[in-house]
Amino acid sequence: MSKSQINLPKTSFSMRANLPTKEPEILKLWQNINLYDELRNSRKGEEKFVLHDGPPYANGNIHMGTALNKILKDIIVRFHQMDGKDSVYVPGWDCHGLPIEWKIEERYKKNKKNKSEVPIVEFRKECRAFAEKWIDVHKDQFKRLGVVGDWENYYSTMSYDAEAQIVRELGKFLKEGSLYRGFKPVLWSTVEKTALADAEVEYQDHKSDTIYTSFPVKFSNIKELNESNIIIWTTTPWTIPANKALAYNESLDYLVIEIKDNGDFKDKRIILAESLLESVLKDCEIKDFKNLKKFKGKELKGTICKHPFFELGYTHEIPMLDARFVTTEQGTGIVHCAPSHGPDDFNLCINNGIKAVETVDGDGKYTNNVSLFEGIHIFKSNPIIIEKLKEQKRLLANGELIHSYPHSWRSKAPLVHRATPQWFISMDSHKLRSKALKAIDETIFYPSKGKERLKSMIETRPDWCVSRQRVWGVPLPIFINKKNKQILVDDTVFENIAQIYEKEGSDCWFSDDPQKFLGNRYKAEDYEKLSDIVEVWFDSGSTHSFVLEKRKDLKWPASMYLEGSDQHRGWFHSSLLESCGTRDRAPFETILSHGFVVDGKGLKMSKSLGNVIAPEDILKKYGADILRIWVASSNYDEDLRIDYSILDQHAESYRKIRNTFRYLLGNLNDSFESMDLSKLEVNKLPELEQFMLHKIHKLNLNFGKYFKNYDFHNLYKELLNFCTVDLSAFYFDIRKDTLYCDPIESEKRQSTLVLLNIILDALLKWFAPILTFTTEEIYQLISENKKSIHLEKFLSFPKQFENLELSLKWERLLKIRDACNLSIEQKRANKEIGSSLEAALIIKINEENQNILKGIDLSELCITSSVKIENSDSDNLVVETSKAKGEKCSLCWKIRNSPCGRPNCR
RNA sequence: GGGCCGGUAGCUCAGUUGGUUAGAGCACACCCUUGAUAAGGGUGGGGUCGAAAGUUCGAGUCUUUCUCGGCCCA
Repeated sequence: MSKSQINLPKTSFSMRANLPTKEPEILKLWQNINLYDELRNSRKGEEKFVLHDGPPYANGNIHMGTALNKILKDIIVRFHQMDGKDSVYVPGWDCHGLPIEWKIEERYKKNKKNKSEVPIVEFRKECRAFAEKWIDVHKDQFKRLGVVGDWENYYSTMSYDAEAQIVRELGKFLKEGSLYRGFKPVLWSTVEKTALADAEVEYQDHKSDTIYTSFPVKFSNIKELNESNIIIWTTTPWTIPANKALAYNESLDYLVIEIKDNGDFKDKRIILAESLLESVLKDCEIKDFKNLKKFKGKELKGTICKHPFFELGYTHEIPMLDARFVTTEQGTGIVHCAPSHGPDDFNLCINNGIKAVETVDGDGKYTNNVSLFEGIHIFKSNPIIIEKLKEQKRLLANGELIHSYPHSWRSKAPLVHRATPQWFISMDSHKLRSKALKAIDETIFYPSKGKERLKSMIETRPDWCVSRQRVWGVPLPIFINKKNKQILVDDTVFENIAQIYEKEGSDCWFSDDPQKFLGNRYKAEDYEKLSDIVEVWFDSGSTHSFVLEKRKDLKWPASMYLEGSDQHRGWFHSSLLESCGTRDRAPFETILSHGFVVDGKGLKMSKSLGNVIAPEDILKKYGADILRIWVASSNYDEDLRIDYSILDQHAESYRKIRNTFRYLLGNLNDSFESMDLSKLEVNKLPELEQFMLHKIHKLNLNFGKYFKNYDFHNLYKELLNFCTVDLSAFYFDIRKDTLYCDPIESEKRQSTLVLLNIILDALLKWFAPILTFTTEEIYQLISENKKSIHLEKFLSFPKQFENLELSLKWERLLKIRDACNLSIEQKRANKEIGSSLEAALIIKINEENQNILKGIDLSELCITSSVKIENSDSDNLVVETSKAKGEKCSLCWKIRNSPCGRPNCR
């Protein structure tokens, strides 16, 4: 007798993974074999699955949210690839826009360089270089996560062909007529004569003139309001001529009071919010008054007022509108609205069909839209307005207030909100809204709640403002006829511009002779060339046109768009509108949205909380496969929690999976034989093996179901449970005896090896989309001449693996096994026995139930030295455990009365 | 401030149209094993289902309010 007769597992697959160093080696392998090209070649002509990448902004290192997004995309792309489809992934980047402009400006500030002295083209070149640099950084970071894609031929919104196509797309809206010129307030510096972004604004104390003025009520549903006066308070008297509406809050209480003091307002009724009565009385020095009525704000609905300058020709009606932004912090509880001079005002008015107009020009002077005051500078007009209000007996009080006010970060000059010419895509003129809503209905959403979210946004959103007064972006391809102010709409001009951009990019718009773009049919001197750029959401909303439609390896529409749930207002939204406007349908068939990454307690990550984890930290400590497990096992319908204790647990699960593979490889001695599953003679296998095949078949069905619904956390859980419950604690444990102690050629051992081969094959493929690195490591070990696990397909299991009857029987056997374990455990706790092989069982069971034990070796199932079955009258099963008598066979460790008779043990 | 979404063991997740004692895996504790060994097996403890009120014979599941958190908007 010698130990050499025992077949112990042997493998070069290490127990410790050491992923942080091993993964980069596998990345090199993939690069060496050109995995991406191989993937494409392997599925030539197959049905395409195109997950169209939502372009991240090329700025700064990736964070957990980006990592989650890319890994989730990669998992899905790989699932479809292994499902047999041609699953193409082309990564992209969003490059234009403010954040990069700021970065370059910051650099200028540091170097004491003045932006206005730098030619636009030079500035744009620096922006471009900046974006290019970050694309390279991102690329490496994404690859490190194990993301497979066409990294060599990525797309970007600043590529020449993208810029050209964006022009063509805008041309479609212009031609249709849904792109129109309107006005919208932006923060404006009258000193620099330019618009400013929020980040360019500094808040400083500023002294403003304040006024309380009155708007006579023209009509109201409340009897007492007729012939009364609405009172408002404002710190910008110069906006009074631009007033178009008054805002109240329907949940506030209001009062009608009659002033008794001598003066302009003697015996006049005024309306104000109840809770602001005292401060108004004080500010306006009202001593004597009569309280006439109290009413709810909502009763103001439908009230129409007259402008304070009604008698001076301001005859337009002033409607009262409900607005939540009206508070009782200060003022009168009713707010004057000039849509040309405030974002709140603008939004409220536009939602009620009141458009902003250009009331103030770039220098800060009233335009001819403002009668009486045209040509006056707004910063000099307050005293004039106040004087006029007094004249009209509309001024209750005026004063001064020092408050925090926006100023330009460059000139330090106070800023104003000024309606400037902007370009809008109408939601309704050409039925864009209804087209988009229909497209939403035709889209499948994962999770389904995304549908309502996007729908409610589209239902209520105002027209899409696509112009920005910036420089780093695609120039709006618009010429305006100097004489008749008409927009030039001509396909040949748009196409000419697009072709120029294709060759040299869009920088030339700012530097070259406008005649170059107009071609021969128009004269440059007849036209004004716009210098606005296209807002970046239009850029990324057009990716479907210059990526999906243009590339031969892709298809339009995309099979899926997948982003964080914030993109319902972002990329999902803009892509939907752009595509519905130009192609009458969504550019995607399905949308998958995921939640946000939060810390272990569910709080968002922030520097101040100190709970930020960077992907880099995780890669260094655990490796990408652990991070990928975290993605796969988390429910992306909601926010995804992460911290080191959560990662530790996933790392623990990973070890279990890794050891499952190690057991398989060890017993197969690192050699794998692929077999034709359909030719397997299932009936000739032992029942235990048949039972396992049934389980594998069933698991595979569930696998398919979960995959179809992109329900990865349940899929992963089921795979993990299979490894721990069905394999490690059951099948592997039982079959160790056969594998170690039975003769190599014995039928039982051979059957076990057949199963181990099938299990290894199945597990490798099931896990490959998630554990991209580890499955590759194993694949390289067992299939030397083949290239990559990722070129394989999922196994399909023949129907004959299914055996419901057998499975029901074995589920009952498992219950008996549980009872045996319980009985053994009692003896173990009493210190009567240690290992289960030291146990001899007596099972008392009634005759009827004995049937299922026929042909079953329970000692094998329970890993004991013996099991004796005895008749019982009771329906209840009773298990008695005693210490096995005899000697322990030194090879198979079973305890026998006589020398062990097994072939290898003799 | 408004809209939407969410809160089930320490953790990741199940929980059908309301219906026995709310489940699984991991983690934890104890025991066993030392031929998967920085592994493996067995047994076990652990939950006021975010809180309160309501509807109901019966609520993790339905309603309302509150609270905490997230996204979007202002």
